[in-house]
Order: sequence, then C-alpha cells, then structure tokens
Amino acid sequence: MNLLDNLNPTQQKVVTTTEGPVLVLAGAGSGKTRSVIYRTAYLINHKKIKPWNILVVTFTNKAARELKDRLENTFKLSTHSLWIGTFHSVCMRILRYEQAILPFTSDFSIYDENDQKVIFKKLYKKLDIDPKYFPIAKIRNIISRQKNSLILPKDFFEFNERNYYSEKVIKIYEAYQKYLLENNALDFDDLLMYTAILLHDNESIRIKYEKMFQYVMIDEYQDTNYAQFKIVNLIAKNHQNLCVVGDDDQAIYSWRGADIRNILEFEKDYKNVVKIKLVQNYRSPKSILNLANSLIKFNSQRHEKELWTEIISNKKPTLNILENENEEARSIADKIHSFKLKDGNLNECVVLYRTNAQSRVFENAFIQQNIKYQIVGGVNFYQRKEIKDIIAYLRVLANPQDSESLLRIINFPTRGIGKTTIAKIIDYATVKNITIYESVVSKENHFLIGAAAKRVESFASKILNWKKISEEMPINSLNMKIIDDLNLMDIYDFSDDPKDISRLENIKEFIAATNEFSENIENETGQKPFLTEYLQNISLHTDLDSVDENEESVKLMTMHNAKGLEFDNVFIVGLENGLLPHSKSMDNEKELEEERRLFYVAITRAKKIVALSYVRARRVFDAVQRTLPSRFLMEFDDELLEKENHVFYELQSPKKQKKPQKSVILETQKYFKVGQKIIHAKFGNGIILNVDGIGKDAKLTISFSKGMLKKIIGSYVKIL
DNA sequence: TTAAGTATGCTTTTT
DNA sequence: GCATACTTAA
Repeated sequence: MNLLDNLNPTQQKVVTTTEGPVLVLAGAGSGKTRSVIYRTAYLINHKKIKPWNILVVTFTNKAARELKDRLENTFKLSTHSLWIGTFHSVCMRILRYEQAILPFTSDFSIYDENDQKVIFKKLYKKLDIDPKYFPIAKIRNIISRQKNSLILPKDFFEFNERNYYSEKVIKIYEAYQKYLLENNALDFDDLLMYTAILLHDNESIRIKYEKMFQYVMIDEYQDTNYAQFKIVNLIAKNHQNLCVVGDDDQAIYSWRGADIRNILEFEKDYKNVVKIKLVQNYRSPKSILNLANSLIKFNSQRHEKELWTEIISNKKPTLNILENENEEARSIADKIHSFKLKDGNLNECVVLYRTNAQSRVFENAFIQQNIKYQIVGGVNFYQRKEIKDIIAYLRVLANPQDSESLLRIINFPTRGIGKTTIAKIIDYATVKNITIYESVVSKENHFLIGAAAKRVESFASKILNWKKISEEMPINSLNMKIIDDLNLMDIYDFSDDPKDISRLENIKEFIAATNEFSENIENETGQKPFLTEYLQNISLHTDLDSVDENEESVKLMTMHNAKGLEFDNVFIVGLENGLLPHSKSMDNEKELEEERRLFYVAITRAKKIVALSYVRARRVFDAVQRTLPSRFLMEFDDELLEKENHVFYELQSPKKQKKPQKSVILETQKYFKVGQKIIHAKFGNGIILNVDGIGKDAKLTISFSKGMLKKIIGSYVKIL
C-alpha cells in the first residue's frame, strides 16, 4: 500500500514537498497532524532519511507522544532516535549536551512560576523594591518578554527606554539571572534563550545541529516567539529544509510572547517558499463550521480563507441562558447525564471555559450527578505543595547548588530548624562565600550551638546519605526510600487536617507515576532512569500529560488547553463580557481579536455538537455580579444558533452591521467603556460593567472592589 | 519556635 | 471564597 493513498491531493503535496521551505496554512481539523505524521514517515521510508536527521517540534508533549505512537503503530517505525518534542524539551536536551561551554552544568534545575515568585520576593527585599509599585507578575512578564526576544540584561537599554521604571526592572532582571546561575537553575524562558544564543554565538555548534537536523518540521508555528524563530532559523537557514505548519486564526499565545508575524512573514524569511493551504475540514459538520466562520470573519488581522466540509448534520449549535453559574453547571451536568444514559461515551464530552476558576462549580455539579470528570490544567500535579516538597529533596540531591529547594525542605517535615537557625546558616554561607548546601553539611558549623547544631547535623547526614544512594539507585527506588525515611505517608495519614487525605492520595499517585516513568524508560532504552533525567522530564510535564486515557470521563479545561484536541460534544460556557472576551483584553483591539480566535478554537474542537451558554449573574470573589452576554454572541448570524430557552432570550441582534470595523469604531468613540477601571471619590475603585450613553455623562453600572454594584453618572468618576 | 488565628489580596490564558 | 502572609499566644 502506498502511504499517499490515505491523503487528499493537497495533503499529498505537503508530504512529498520535502526539499526547501514549505509553509502549510492548515485550518482547524484539516488533517494537519496527519500531514506531519505522513511527512515524517515519507522522509524515512521513501527518502531514506535517517530518523536522527529529522527534527519535529510539537506544541505539547502530548502531541509529541501521539505522533510517536502513530508512527510506530501505523508505519511500524522505530521512533527512538527521532527527535520529536516541544521546543522546551528539545532545548533542554541540547543544553544538557553542550554543558561544557555553558554557564551551568547538565544537572541544572528548572524553576517554574512558583519558584520564580519566591525568588522575586527575596530579591525585592534585598533590592528594597516595593511590590506595590513593581508588581511581581508584571515584572516577571516583562523579563520573560526580554528573554523571548533574546535581550540579555547587558543589552537591555539598546531595546528599552531608560527611565526610573526601566532602571528598576533591569536591576531585578540582572539580580534574577545572577541568582538563577548561582543556583544552577534555568526557567522556561532560559531554555529557549540559552539555546538560541548558543547556536548564534558558536558557529561550530550551529553547524553540528544543522548537519544533524537535515529536515525540520514545526507544528503550531503561529504560536512561536522570537527565540523559537531564531532557533529554527539558525538550524535551517542553510539547507532550508524546513516545513512549518500553522493557522493564523488559531494564534492564541501572543501574551506569552508568540509573534504571529513569524507565520505571516515566513515567505519573507525564506526564499522560494512553497505555500500550501489546507482548507477542507474533516472534523466538524457544516452547521458548526458556519458558526465558526461567521465569527472569525470579524477579525481584521488574518489571511483570508474559509474552511469547508462535506460533513452534514441536522443539529444546530445551541445557545443556553442560565440564571447563574451553578445553574449553568447543573444544566450541562443534566445534558451529559442523559447523554450517558443513551450509552454515550464520556470521553467524547468536554467543557471549555476561559479561566481555571470556573471549573469549581462544574466539579460540584458532576459529583452530585455522579459523572466522572477530569480537570486538565489549573494547578499542575507536580506543582502541588506535597509533591513539590518531595521534588525539592530530589532537586537538592541532583543539584546541591539549588538553595531554593534546600530552603524549602530544611524544615520540612518540621525538624526544629527555625528562622533564626536558617539565618545563621545563610550568614555563614555568605561570609565564607560558599553555597547554602555546603554551609549545611560543613563539619565545622560551629556557628551553631546546642540543639540547633544537632538538628542541622542530623539533617545534613540524611542528605549526604541519600546523595550517595542517588548515584547508584534508580529514581523509583530512591524516591521510595526518601518517602519512607521521612515517614511522610504516616505524617499525612495521622494528621487532623482534612486536606491531608488528598495529599496522601497525591503522594501515592506520585509514587505510581514515578514507577510508571521508570518502566517506560526501561522499556525504551533498556536502562532504568536516574535522578537528573527524571527531574528534568517532570519539570516539562504538563497537566495534559497526566490525563488518564483509560478512565472514561468528561474533560474540563480552558479553551487554551483545548488547542489541537477534538471531541464529539463541546460545551462552551461563561460566554459573557468580561470572561470572553476577558475584561483584561477588552479595550485593546489586538487582544480582542485574540479572544475571538480563542472562541474560534473552542468551537472548532467539535465533531458533532456545540452547546454555548452564558449566565445573567455570576459570583466573582465574594460578590454576585450581573453579567452581560459576550459581544461575540451578537456577531453570529442569527439563524446559525438555536436558542434553547427563548422565553428569556435577550440577546439583541446587531442592527445588521455592514462592516465589522464599524461597530468597533463606535465602541472606541465612547468615552467610557465596559471593563474600564475607574475611581469614585466615595466608593473607591471599580470596574465598569455597562455603559448607557456615549459622552462623559453616560449612565454607568459599576462594580466596586468593595463588592457594591452601583449605577452612577459618568461625570462623578475618574478613569484610572 | 511553632501552631493557630486573623488579615489580605487575588483571577486570564501556559511551555 | 480561597490561599497565602502576617500576628499572637503558648
């Protein structure tokens, strides 16, 4: 059988155009993944390219795994030597390998967002910076953008204006990078940045990888940032055997530094690009695709294209209006319940929302109706406190320079090493110019006396003992030994804190996961994995990776997380102004378009049914707020949606907008806008929920941060 | 030094 | 409404 037989002519072209730069603009459900898989198989089978000369970059680990599985199952190919992974995992491998010329060793720790926060707090204290004026989240984001744009601290002012604010930012950036290196640690952005710089600054290394990766494929290219662009470009610029696949309509990560121009200007970046458009959709029926198309055409920044399908269904997408978020959850639970009674598979149901916080009410509703569910995302399994505690032990053993982790466990579980003792240990380290780890294990820690000295000594000897063991014991046994030695299971088991029940469960799950990881690696390579390999693997682990495929369950996730997935039945909830589009993205045209793309992504996940819903009032923090339907709902052609409870149907159809831009301009003409932050002399800060009128004395509905909801004439408030 | 009790601030989205 | 950060008492 010829492998091309299963593909349509356009897909075949993607597969067989192996030489030179190829740009594939692939609409949702157009067989994008399929093309990448077949192209890889084609390169190996027909072009006789060695698997280790091919690099495939996917957006998630899950996608990488699926690609591997399908290559193995469908084409009986061995994927062991093939490079398939996310940018982050590929970069991690390269950096570990090239440690000799890098400012860190291959045992580096990878710090996540929480670790970063802790570090920032510390640095703020040291630098005497007030988080009120320099919010950690914001500064962290600025620094992240610098890294994504490959701007090192030393180059900062070449690209940023010099002022009071930026002077502070650069101080923090500098201190942060210094701190990371002292801890032999990298953050996610560093993985990309150091790889790009490595390839850029060392021609011999660049040539090595260019020769190694003779054929390069990048999936979801619309969501790559500058650092990722550069890495790809450095590898492929000479041979130009580069195939990028993406869809500008599905670009939803600009807030993370992704630059849509990478895909829009691919033809300028490379010569003689073969451009291929995949516009036939094999996933959704016409009724759903029409809905998606009628929405996305309101975006001005896009390649003009319209998806089409041969699939016909008589089921219209529905729109449901509920009183509040609990009702919304219950109504969906009801629907899923009756679907299940009709022998429906729960795996084919997904609830999509804008923010993770929305998941809770659905949990409640599903528990009540006895429907199995899995939440994807939110707090990553490996970021849970109890898990991070154990991981901190492992990190210290792998990378003793990692003071961050050491301080986390020095008194966990409590062993009587308190603030004062820790301060002394740190002081000693500073004076002697040694790491905190060295300070702890130092035999001559005579700076401590009595009980404190004994406790630290006992802690140090435990660590030293495990460290020795870690060199000869595979990770799963080591893990078990540490948990046993610490008596962790008993501590949680006999605790009075009800939360510790689930913590114990999580630890058991953690042990099981470690064993599974160990077995998988052993099957793959014939060798059990050791500490460092394990640690770096789990730091790139996402929640999507821990979904239990064997358990039949409804999935709950954010629309972002749904990218690349498909389900028969898709419930899209919370379609209200302020949630979608999110209040923080409402008054910026670019961000608004990204919100629209996000909605587009959500709709196009569906194979059979789309059910939309919004509520009239929603609990936010501790107050109930009245809500308004999402402005996107007004953009749909009226006949495309079936309104379930039309009695209360209150959507006002737009007065047949001629041009989408027109309504946008009207919105900007308004002096006050929904979502704007204002301040009132008496009631303090608030957010505008509704604007009645155009000028400065429009009637405003405002939710004040104190929890009150008030209607106020515009002239009494000030825009912040 | 620690546990328990109280105040605060916080929610976009994630590799 | 929840988790974290700070305060207080033992």
